[in-house]
This record gives sequence, C-alpha cells and structure tokens, in this order.
Amino acid sequence: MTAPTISSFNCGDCPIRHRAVCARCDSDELEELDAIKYYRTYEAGRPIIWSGDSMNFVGSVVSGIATLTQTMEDGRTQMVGLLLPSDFVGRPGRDGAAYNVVATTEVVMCCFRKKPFEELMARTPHIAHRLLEMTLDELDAAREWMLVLGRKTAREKIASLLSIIARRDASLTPAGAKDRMVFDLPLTREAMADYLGLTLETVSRQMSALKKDGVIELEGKRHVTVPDMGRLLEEAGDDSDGGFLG
Amino acid sequence: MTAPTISSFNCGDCPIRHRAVCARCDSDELEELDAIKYYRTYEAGRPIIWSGDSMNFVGSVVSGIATLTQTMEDGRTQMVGLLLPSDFVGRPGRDGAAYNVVATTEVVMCCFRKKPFEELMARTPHIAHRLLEMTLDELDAAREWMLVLGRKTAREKIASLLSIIARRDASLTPAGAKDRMVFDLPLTREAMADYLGLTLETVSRQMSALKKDGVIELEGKRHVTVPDMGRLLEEAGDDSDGGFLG
DNA sequence: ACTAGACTTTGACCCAGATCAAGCGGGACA
DNA sequence: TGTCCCGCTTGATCTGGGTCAAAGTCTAGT
Repeated sequence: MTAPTISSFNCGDCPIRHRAVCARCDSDELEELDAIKYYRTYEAGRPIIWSGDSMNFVGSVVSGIATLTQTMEDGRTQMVGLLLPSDFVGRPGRDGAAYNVVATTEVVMCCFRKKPFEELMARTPHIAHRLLEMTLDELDAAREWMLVLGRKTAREKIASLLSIIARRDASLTPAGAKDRMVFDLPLTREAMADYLGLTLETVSRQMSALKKDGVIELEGKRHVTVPDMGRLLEEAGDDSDGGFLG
Repeated sequence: MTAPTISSFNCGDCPIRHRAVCARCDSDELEELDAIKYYRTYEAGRPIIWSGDSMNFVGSVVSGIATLTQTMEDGRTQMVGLLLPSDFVGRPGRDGAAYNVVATTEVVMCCFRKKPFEELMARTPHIAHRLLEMTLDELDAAREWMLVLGRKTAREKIASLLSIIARRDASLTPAGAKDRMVFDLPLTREAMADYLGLTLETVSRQMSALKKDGVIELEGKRHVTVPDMGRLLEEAGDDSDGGFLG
C-alpha cells in the first residue's frame, strides 16, 4: 500500500459525512463540493504539510491520525493538535502553513483546492457555519490543553491524555460501559511527550507508575485497559466525571 | 466611577467598529445589531462571567482588559485567554460558560442577548464570517501559547509574554519604531504567572534577571522599556523577528 | 530462526523552578 | 505622619522532572 493511489467515495457513503466541514450541506451543496474535491493518501510518518510552505489546498481527514506540531530552531517540539477523522486541515484565507502536519498512521485526506473552496464557502453559509462550530470546539480543546500544559504534574498529564483518548473512543462506540474502557494508544511515547510537554522517559516512568498503581493495565506497549474510568479522571485532576458532561 | 452606569455609543463612533465581530457589517446590519445591543461596565477585579453559570449574553470588549481563566479544585489556575478591546466573549450555541472571565482593569462590554444574536448571526454571513476569522486567530494564538507553556524555559516564557504585549501595543500605534518599545504591563506578577504556568516568585526573578542583563528597563513595577526588540525576541526563543511577520 | 533497527524501560544523577519565609515600597486612609 | 495592606522582591532550601546512559522488547525483513 505504498503508492498514493486514490480511493474515491461518493459523498453520500463518506465515513465522515456527518461530522466534517460538510456535515450541514444539502445535496446541492454536496454536489458542488464533490466537483472540487480529490482524495490523497499519506503513508504513516509522512509529512502532509510543512510549516512555512504555501498551501494550495485545505481538507478533511477521512481516516487515520495526524499531528499538528510546532518546532523551535533547537529542535524542541510541541504538539498543538491531534487530527482525527473529520478534522479540518488548513485555514481559509491564509496562504502559508503555520504548523507541521504529519501522518501518524496512514492517512486519507479529502482535499479541496484552496481558491475554489474559499469561493464556495463565501456563498455557502452551511459550510462557513460548520467550520465555525468546529473551530470553536478546537479552541475549547486547546484551552483545556493549556491547563494541562501549564499546571498539571507529569502523572496528571498522562492521566489527562489517556482520558482524552478514552473519551474520544467512547464517542465512536456510543454504547460505552461507563466504567471499564479498552483502547489502543495511537501515539508513540515520544509523541505523547510532545503532546504533554514532557520527555519520553518521564512518559514511560509515569505509565509504569499508573500501571503499578492499578489505574491502567497494559498489554504490549500500546493496548490499554482502564478498569475504572472514575479513578483515571481523579488522577487527571479533573473533578470526577465532569469531562463527560462539560 | 463605581456605579454600572452605561455609556452609549452610536456604532459609527464605536472605537472597536472595525475590529470587532461587527467589523464587516454594512449599515443595515449595524442597525440590527444596534437594536439588540446594550453596554455594561465592570469594575477592575470584578467577575464578568463565572465558569458553569448559564450565559444569557455574548458580547465584545469595548475598552479595558479581561482574563479568561480555568481553575482546578485545589486552586491551581491557568489563564487561557487575554481579552482586549474588540475581543469576543461567549460562544453562540452554548449555554454554560466554560471559563471564568474577570475584569483586570475597568471593562466596558457591548453585550447582545444570546438568542437574538444567534438568530441574527444565522441570517448575517458578515457576522458569522468575521467571528470565524476571529476564532481562527484565537486558535492560532492558543497554539503559540501551547508551545510557550510546554517547551519554553522561565526566561523564554517571560520574554515571550513581553514580546506579545509589545507587539499588540505596536499594532495600535502603527508608526512603531521597530527597535525601541515602551509600554505598561496590564498584568500583576501573579497574573503573569497564571498566564505562563509559573509561580509569581519565578516571574519576579526572571523580570529582575532580564533587567540586570539589559534586555528590558523598568520604571516602577509596570512600566517597561525594551531598548532592542530583536534582542527580546531572541530571548523568547522565536526565530529573530518572525513574530512580526508570521 | 536471526539480525537490524526502532521503540521502550529503567537507573543514577542533576538542575530549573517550586516552596517556604522574610522583608521592601508605595499608595490609601485615619 | 504613621500604619496598614497589597503587590513585589529576594534569599534559602527542596524536589519533580530533565539528562545521560544502558538494557530490554517487539516487528519486519533475510
């Protein structure tokens, strides 16, 4: 699966039809989007966009996981976004990319050339509106994340990240058992460290500590079981189960 | 100046007319906004909105400075937004406030009851569009801030904050001398600490260190002179003057 | 199976920044 | 004019997490 061969969806069958930037579109609008869209696949580890490059497209993640990162000249890097299916990449109205976007797993993107998309958006409130809603959600997530980065201990940071990933998985599997939770980490220890502003050694140590204390169970490095979600949320420093309601 | 007496602007004379959520509105749209707006003044130190409260209005900061903060049960607090004139408060489509909003100086808000504003926004692309643009800017700022919180040293954090404030002041005084810069800190040492994820003692020490090293000059506690902006940006760990271009 | 290489864990040590604890300075108010 | 209070500075000490170093483990490829 090395070649950038394109799978092609009819929008009606698209797995992110109801969550992406097109979620609110009616069939006419969808047809217009259909006319300017194209798919593109990126292998795991490949850059999708490099900071500073001029961007000629925007688009949605259809499948896979990508990260948004910022880097300082000396190499320190901070993840500033974790892109999941339906998340939007690129900023209408801006030319140069502000961040590095890298495929963590194989990623399929539904792309739109920037100019036509901007024009379409200008006359399609359904799109602009949905994009606003998604951006507000991202801003909320970023602010939650700022509390984690600025004020939480290493243990709380790890617990926070695990609960965020668990919560997201729960939203895909709606019939969630509230207590027990099982999922695979989509990130390496290093990526977790970049997410949380830690070193990978500290991430590893804290994972081991949480395991020793029975907060999580590990099978291999990536497969996580949380026997008691409430306990994990306490460890994260979030007031009890607020994270599920907020 | 204790009473919540209301000054009343004609929108045409409003100091934030061209930067706020109404920036793109034509005169008809402005009239509609005018019909549902009201002004409200908050004294320095007063809460504007408390996290969890249900919000019956949204609005713009007309003058003064307010902070957005998040707090953990044990009192650790992290600032997640610094609201300046023209910044928007509240989220259309959400009932409960997610953050504490507190007036740092005396603040005048131009408020809209939420329901009518949402209705107006739904049929006024100029408003929705401008709000999207502002939200994207805030998201960018939040991501910049995440790099500061996650990866910068205390000294770099202070230098970053100072350069952000200097940059903003420069944008109001467009004829900026590129090198030398003079401004007043709008924040206490404690607020700076909450902004940067530090303690107030560390903020104080790093301010002293930057002063000793000639990066800044201090007159009183709040009046800052930056003799060489390039130097400050170096100290912030930003690649030279990228901050002014980005 | 065997080896290569990437990812992870664990240990020993160190340091930036937190914590604890005095003092300082300047404005408001008696 | 004093004194109270709040914001700020500075010093002494402690510690969570970083740094450096060495093994362990999993997967893919030969």
